[in-house]
Amino acid sequence: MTGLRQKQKATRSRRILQAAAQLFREIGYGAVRIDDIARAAEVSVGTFYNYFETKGDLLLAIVVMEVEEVLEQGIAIVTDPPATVADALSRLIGGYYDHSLHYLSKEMWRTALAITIEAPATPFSNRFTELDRLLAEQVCALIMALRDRGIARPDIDPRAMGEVIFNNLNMMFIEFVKDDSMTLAALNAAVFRQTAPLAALLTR
Amino acid sequence: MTGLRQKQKATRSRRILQAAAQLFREIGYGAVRIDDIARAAEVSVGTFYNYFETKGDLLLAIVVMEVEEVLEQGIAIVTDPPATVADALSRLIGGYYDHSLHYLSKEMWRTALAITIEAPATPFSNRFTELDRLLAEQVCALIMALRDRGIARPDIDPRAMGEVIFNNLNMMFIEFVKDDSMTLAALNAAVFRQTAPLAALLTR
DNA sequence: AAAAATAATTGAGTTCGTTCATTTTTGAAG
DNA sequence: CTTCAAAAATGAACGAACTCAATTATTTTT
Repeated sequence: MTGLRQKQKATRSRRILQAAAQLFREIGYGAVRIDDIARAAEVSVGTFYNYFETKGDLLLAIVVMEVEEVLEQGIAIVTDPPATVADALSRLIGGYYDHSLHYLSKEMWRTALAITIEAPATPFSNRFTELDRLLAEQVCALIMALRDRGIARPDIDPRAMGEVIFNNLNMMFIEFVKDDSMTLAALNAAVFRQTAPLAALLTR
Repeated sequence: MTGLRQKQKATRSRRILQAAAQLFREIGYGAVRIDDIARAAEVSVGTFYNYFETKGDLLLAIVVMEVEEVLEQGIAIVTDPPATVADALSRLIGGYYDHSLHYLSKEMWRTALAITIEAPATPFSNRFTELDRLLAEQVCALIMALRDRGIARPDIDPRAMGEVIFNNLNMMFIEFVKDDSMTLAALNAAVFRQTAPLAALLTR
C-alpha cells in the first residue's frame, strides 16, 4: 500500500534537492528565492515546506550528502595508513579538504556552518552534527591505528589527540570558507604547519 | 564645532546598544524586532540603520565589548603564569569561558558566531575576527612565556601549539553554546581532558 | 463502484528586516 | 538674526521566508 504516494514523495524530494543544488551553485544560496526553487522543481511554495523545514535545512541536506562521501573516503586511509604520523594525518585531512568544494561553494559552506550553530535542532542540522562527530572519531581511529602499528608512541591518549587535531582542522576549514581568496593549497599548508609539530611529539 | 551633533550621536548609539542588550537577554535575540529596539531607544527604525548596518551587526557590537574584556583579563595570566603548563592553560581557558556568559546568553553567542561566519565583512564582524586573532595570539604568548621560564620544553613551536590549542578551545566553545543543557563545568572538564595530555607533551 | 477518510498540494497572506525619498535639525556664513 | 548647506531622522513601502485555511488527490471502507 501507499505505492503512488511514496513514489511521488521520493520524486518530488529528489527534484527539489537537485533543482536547489544547481541554483545554489549557479547564482548563490543568498540570491535564490524559495519561489525559484519551487518553480524549478515544479511544485508550489507550500509543497516545498512539506519536504524541508526551512531554506537552510534544504541546504544542510545537500551538505550532508557531501560529508557522507568524505567520511566514506576516509575509511580507506584509516584501514591502511601511510607510514609516518605526519603523512597519515596530512593524507586524511587533505582528503577532507580536497573533497569539500566538489559539490559546494564557499558561500554554501558558510551558510551551512552558520546554520548548524544557530539552528542546531532541525532534522538535517542534527544529522550534520552527527557526521561531524563521526569525522572526529575517524581522526581518533587513525591515531589509534598508528599507535597499534607502533608508528605513534604507545603512551598517548588517542581520543584527546584526535579531538584536538579534528577541532583544529575544522576551525581552519571555517577560516578557509570565510575568506574567498584563500586557496586549498594555502589551507593545507597552514594546517600542515600546525599539525606537523604535534605529529612529531606523537611519533615514537 | 559639531559639538551637539557628536554628543547626540554618542548618546543615541549608547541608548540603542543598551536597549538592545537588555532586550536580547530578556526576550531573546530572535524574538526582538528592530521596532522594539527603536522604540526602547526612542529613535525611529530608519535612525537605527544610521547607527548599525544590520540587526546582526548590532549584536556583534555587544559581543565585541565582551571579548575585549576577556582579552584584557588574559593579560595578567600571560604576564605572571601559573607554575605548570596544564595549570597555566586551564587558568587562561577557564578565564575565557567563565567570562563568556556574563553579559551574553547562549542564544546571543550562537547568533553572533553564525554571523561572523556567514557575513564576515561588516564593521563589527571584522572587529570580532580581529579579536579572535588576538585571543589566539594570547594563547601563543602564554606558551612562549612558559618556554622562556623553562616550564615548557625549549624545542616546541609555540605558535603552532598555541593555534592548535586555541582552535580547540574555540570549537569546544561552539559545542557549548550549541547545547543549552551543557554547563560551564562540563565545558571546562571536557577541554581539560583534551588539553592535559598535550600539556604533558609540552612539559620539559 | 461510490462514499468516506486521510494525506498532500496550493498560493494568497503575514511577518519582519531593510531601504529610500522626504522632512527636520544643526552649524556656518553673511 | 536670517539664510543656506549639510547631516541626520523619519516611517511608509518593499522583498523574501514562511504559514495556514481551503482545495485536490489518493487510499480505504462499505
